[in-house]
Amino acid sequence: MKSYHHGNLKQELIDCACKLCERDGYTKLSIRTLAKESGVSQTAPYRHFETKEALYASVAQDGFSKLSKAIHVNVDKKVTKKQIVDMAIKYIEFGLKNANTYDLMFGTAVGNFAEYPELLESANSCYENFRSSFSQLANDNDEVIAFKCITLWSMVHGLVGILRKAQVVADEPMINPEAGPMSSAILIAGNLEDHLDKVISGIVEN
Amino acid sequence: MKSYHHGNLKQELIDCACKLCERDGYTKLSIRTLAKESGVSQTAPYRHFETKEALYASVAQDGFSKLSKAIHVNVDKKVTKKQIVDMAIKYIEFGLKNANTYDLMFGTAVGNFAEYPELLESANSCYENFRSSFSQLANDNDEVIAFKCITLWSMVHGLVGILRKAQVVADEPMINPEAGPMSSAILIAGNLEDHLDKVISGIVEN
DNA sequence: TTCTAATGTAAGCAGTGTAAACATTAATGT
DNA sequence: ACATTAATGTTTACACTGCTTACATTAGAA
Repeated sequence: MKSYHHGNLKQELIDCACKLCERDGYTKLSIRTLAKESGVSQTAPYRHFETKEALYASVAQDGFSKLSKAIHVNVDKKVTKKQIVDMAIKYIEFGLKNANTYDLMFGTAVGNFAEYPELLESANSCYENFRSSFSQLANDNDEVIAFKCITLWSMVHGLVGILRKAQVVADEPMINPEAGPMSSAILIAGNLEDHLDKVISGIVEN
Repeated sequence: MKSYHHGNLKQELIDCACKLCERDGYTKLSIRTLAKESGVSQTAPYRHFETKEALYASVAQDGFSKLSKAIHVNVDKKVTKKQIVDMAIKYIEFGLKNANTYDLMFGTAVGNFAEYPELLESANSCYENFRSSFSQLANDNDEVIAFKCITLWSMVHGLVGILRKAQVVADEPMINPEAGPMSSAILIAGNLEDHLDKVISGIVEN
């Protein structure tokens, strides 16, 4: 005997949406199937999410929260360059393993983060990982730290994008020109740590 | 008096799709409106594009072709580092000015380039710009060249992504923490040439 | 000129986001 | 304890989508 009120619908919808988005990609997700999955009428979700974009925002928010955990570095003591490299690797791994969620976080499905304060908060606290790590690495002023953060972020973000294309494009982990331009990215994938160490050195040494 | 056969429907659909995709984003594009725009029945486009993805592929292909032109460098003579920096700037400008098309080129809307040989060809010839430029810059073997290509590509690709988020997130070209993490990217945007010169030096000097 | 393949149309299916009007119930104030 | 209100759920419906099937027209090859 189920009651008229679900009791915990919002969270259940989010959890389910996260799962389905990651499994099938967010384009395959419909509010109706989501409602069905939770055993509720097809318009019930609209009591909790004004639009589909708002639902996406919740999934993205969850993604940023998980990414934050994945790349977190203990900043009580001084931070080493190796730890930054590690952080970069963890970031890239997250982007590759949670590719569909990553799309939602950095794509255009959620147009303006400012419309979703909790999402903005979540993205901000993710950035804080970069900021605090770099600030424990060297004695830089805020502007230099911000510069380093963005440089590293854009670097790992770009690598995620290119490596994903490479995985799709190349059939095997070899350099196969016929498989498309990105296949060369495998070169980097095979030497990820070395590669990152090199470019991060460039960033760190100002 | 219009004839039963359009005569040049395929190209007209592609041109129109390119325009609409760039103006409104590819998610807003429907085959029906596209057909209407060309004064043709709503199922006519299916004679030229098996699926919507195939249409997207054509738009993406066109995008790669335009990007190729935008970043092209004369490789008859020796290529300088400044030319590579220039290429990177042109790339980033293209990504920012043609953001919606760029999504189609590097997003997941077109899953597997190998299914669209002309698209793959177009992406390949875009990569060739990087390859030939780097090969005229220094006397590297193919593997080193490929490595440099991918490193640069992932870097500019990442910057496009981050800068776009920054543009959305920040209201003004200042560092405004309340505007979200990406707003710091403005730091780079204001010093794009210097920034690229620095990181590209790191790549070039192996 | 005839035949065929290419290209167009008409009608319709199953699915979508979302709005509006209504039903049920939890929470709240007296 | 009870009445009122706000939150949450349902029903119905609209306009739109990608795509399939069956059929119509016509350009070009035999």
